[in-house]
Amino acid sequence: MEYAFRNIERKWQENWKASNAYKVSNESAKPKYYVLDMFPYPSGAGLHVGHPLGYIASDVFSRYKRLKGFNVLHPMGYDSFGLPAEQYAIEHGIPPAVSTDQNIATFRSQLDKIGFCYDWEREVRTSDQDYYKWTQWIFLQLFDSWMDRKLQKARRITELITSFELEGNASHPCPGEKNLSFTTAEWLAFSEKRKAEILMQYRLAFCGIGEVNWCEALGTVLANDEVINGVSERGGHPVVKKKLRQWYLRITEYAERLLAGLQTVDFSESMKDMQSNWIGKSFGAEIDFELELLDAPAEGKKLKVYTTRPDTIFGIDFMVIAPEHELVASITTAEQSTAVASYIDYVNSRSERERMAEKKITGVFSGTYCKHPFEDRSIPVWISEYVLAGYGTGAIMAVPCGDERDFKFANHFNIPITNIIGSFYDGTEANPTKEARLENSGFLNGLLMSEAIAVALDKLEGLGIGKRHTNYKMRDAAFSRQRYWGEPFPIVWKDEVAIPLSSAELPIVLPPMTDLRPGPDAQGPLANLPEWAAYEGGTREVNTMPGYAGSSWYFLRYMDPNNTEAFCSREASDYWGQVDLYIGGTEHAVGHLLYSRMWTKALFDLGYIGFDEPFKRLVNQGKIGGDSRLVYRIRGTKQFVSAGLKDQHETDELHVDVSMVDGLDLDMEAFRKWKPDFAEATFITEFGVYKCGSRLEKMSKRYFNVVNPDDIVERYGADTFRMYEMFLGPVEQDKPWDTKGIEGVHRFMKKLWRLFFDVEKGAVMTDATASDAAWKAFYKMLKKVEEDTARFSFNTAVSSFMIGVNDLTDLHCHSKDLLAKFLVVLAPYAPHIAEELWVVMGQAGSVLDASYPAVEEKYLVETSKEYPVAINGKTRTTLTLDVNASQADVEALVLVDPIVMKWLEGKPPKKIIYVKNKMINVVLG
RNA sequence: GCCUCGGUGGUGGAAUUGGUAGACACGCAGGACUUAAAAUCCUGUUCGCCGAAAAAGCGAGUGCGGGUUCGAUUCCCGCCCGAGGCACCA
Repeated sequence: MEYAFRNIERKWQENWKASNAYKVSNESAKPKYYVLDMFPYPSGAGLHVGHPLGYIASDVFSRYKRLKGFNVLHPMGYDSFGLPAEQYAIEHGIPPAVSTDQNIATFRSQLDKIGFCYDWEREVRTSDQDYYKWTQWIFLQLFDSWMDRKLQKARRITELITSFELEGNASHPCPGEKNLSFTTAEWLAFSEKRKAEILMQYRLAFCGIGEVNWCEALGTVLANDEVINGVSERGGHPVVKKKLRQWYLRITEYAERLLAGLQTVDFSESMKDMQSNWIGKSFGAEIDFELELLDAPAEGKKLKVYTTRPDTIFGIDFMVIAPEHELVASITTAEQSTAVASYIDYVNSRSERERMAEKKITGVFSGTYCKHPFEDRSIPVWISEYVLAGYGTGAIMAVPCGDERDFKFANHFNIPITNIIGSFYDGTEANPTKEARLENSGFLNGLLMSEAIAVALDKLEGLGIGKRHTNYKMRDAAFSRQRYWGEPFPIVWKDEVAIPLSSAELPIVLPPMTDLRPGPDAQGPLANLPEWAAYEGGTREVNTMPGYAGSSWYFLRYMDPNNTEAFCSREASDYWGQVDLYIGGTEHAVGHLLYSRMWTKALFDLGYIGFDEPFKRLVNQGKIGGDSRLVYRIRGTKQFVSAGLKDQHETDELHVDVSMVDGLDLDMEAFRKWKPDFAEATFITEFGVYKCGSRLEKMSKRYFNVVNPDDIVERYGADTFRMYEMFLGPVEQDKPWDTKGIEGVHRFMKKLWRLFFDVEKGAVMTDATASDAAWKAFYKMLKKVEEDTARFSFNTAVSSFMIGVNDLTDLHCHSKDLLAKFLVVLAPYAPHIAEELWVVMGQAGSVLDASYPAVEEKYLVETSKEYPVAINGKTRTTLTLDVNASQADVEALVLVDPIVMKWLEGKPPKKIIYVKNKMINVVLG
């Protein structure tokens, strides 16, 4: 009887579906375990063999946990809103809803063939009304909240209003407009519209004015990467910066908690690192400098800078403010006005991309000076694009001897440089050290810079001209898109005030549209539906939410997917709690992961869930690369030369479809039929074989190196495919796909099958109990497989299975008692064959619900062990010793060993090192 | 430039706490079975030296150069290379 994997796998997939084998209940006496995959965007390309890597790992782990007695939640769904579907619609006229459904159907059929244990009754799609209703609802909660910085907790807007009515905003400085300050009386006197404006500056989801790339010719907003050299990537039309009303999430208010929370989760170092770099916390001071302006009001006389190095304050040679700084106009003197105006024009003409690409040293003197707080000297104030408006105060104090950028700027504009670090500064480059002793630095003279920071801060604070300040690089997250295929906002504008719709009106359904051209005035396509946008004397918000809105909370919906009363009941989220294991790629390091962490914290603050970090443990699966095949066409001909001979000709390299190549050997007939261009191709072969070149690169359609899991499953079966993906190498590592290697795993499956069935003899299983040797081999394997599975070392677990089967084959073990246990251990990796053999063997129930065998240590006890014997650390021989051998026993035996004696040459050894269970080392004199 | 991770046979990789480097596979070579093929099985396979061959032996060896240690793929110092992330963040 052969291993008929196709029949077996089809049979069990249907069977499990019919019996609801993977249905998960929220009520269970078992401990819970939540295993989550990052859900896919259902692209038109379908899955290639790289995608399921993480899914297989999480599936193996889920099944393992289930066998270990856990109630395991392991769901799957689709992140189905997004740009590609919209672009596809524009190009092909197929509505996003239609193409998305088709794509999902393809994904589902591919996933089903691999035999995952998802509970499909919990599937979510972010573009479903029943789902995005709750995305909109959560948006309303964020809109209705503000961050109480003292409590570090989001609170309701009504509580903020109460506080304003009692004491103005004295206790709660405005996160938006920093200088905003008002009393109770002033608050009460504000118009309703002004009140709304002020509250908007506090909301966690808020609307504000932001700069976007606007292309008039295309009538649309472009992302930064769609703009090249100031013109649109498509069509080369001019692009200008335009200030537009945009929605944002005030994620900066969570910066500190997002940073602190990283200490409590099990993410990789690099992942934590990427997130904390993105948050970019720094400590320093904001310092006020008095501007030497003749006729300015007292308020306008201050220039506020941010610095992390207040110790260098005596080294200031000039000040720099960003071109967008609000003081630019008021500090520009008459003499400099022309120069400044042309500089500002120049800056505005440069796109973000150009600014990043070519870092030219540019700037202009404003004509104004400010006073040094401790010395009698005037400091020129310059304007330059190297200072960013959005970070700190948009103004810096420049210390050229200690800062490279300041140094280059000073050199470029011939500004004299003050040296405050003596020999640490050599005049040719800046030295950012903190280890120098300060010179030319007034009250800081003689202090080590690292110590002077605190001294300077104390002095500045004492004088009331500076304040300790913490800064973050992270910006508030843009939350609106001028697009169609996303969640509509539950917001109506009336008299320029954003009015939230009530929860009862949700969902705000995305109206069907076929023409997805952008609306007027940089609005999304929805603006073209005035009858939809009109709402009781107001106008609906016509922009939509970005792709990350729906993915920020999907893990909660899986817990309670059909709830019509809430996004997820508190009972459900209390039961399932945090995601115990989250598997996905690193590409979402600073996007999705930060957003979902923020949403979780907000929902926690508002009392909707009981935990404030969504993912307890994160594992990042590596990418599987494609192994491309190349052919070489002799330039200007239709003749192709084999890789080994290509150096004899001038050739052009072409990618060929990997499916036409066996190893490196090209199927020349298939190649001729592949494309009309190649129909008349001729070949210069090596002994009749055309050898292709190969290269590892990204798996992509354009390299023709995409391998579809469907083809692999059809040829070798899902179990082989699953085990092979796991066998390839550590899950977290990037690695190339090599279809040839799968043969080894498939051989293993067949060898395993032969423990149960012989091709001629049929069933070979016996009721006789297994030998001690077989049990020993089995328990050794079990121990290793279990340890390896638990630590996500799936590749070594697979090799342990191979060793186990090799051993049992050598021992001719066909005992049912042992093999039944074996199948349970195998089931997480290869569920179909395990279930088939389990049932054929006459075991009760399903192997999916069996209980994981425990290691019986008695079979693993050794009485003797073969020790390596090293001479001076180099292994020369082995010696079999009783496990309880003492140092004296060992020495006695070692000294009479012929090989050791040869090395000793009659002299006594200096030392004999014996480490029990490890090794013996003889140190020569 | 900064941060993180990595570098082991022809290939993917193993060695979990400093203790027999190369498990398990792929590939390759040779062999068995077969009319033949497929399938299956067996043997060998880090490199070099010595040898007709086998056995045995010797030397080198985990990117490079040092160090600690009886002993280093593993720990420390200094480099080189690769991947990813960030990047005028004051």
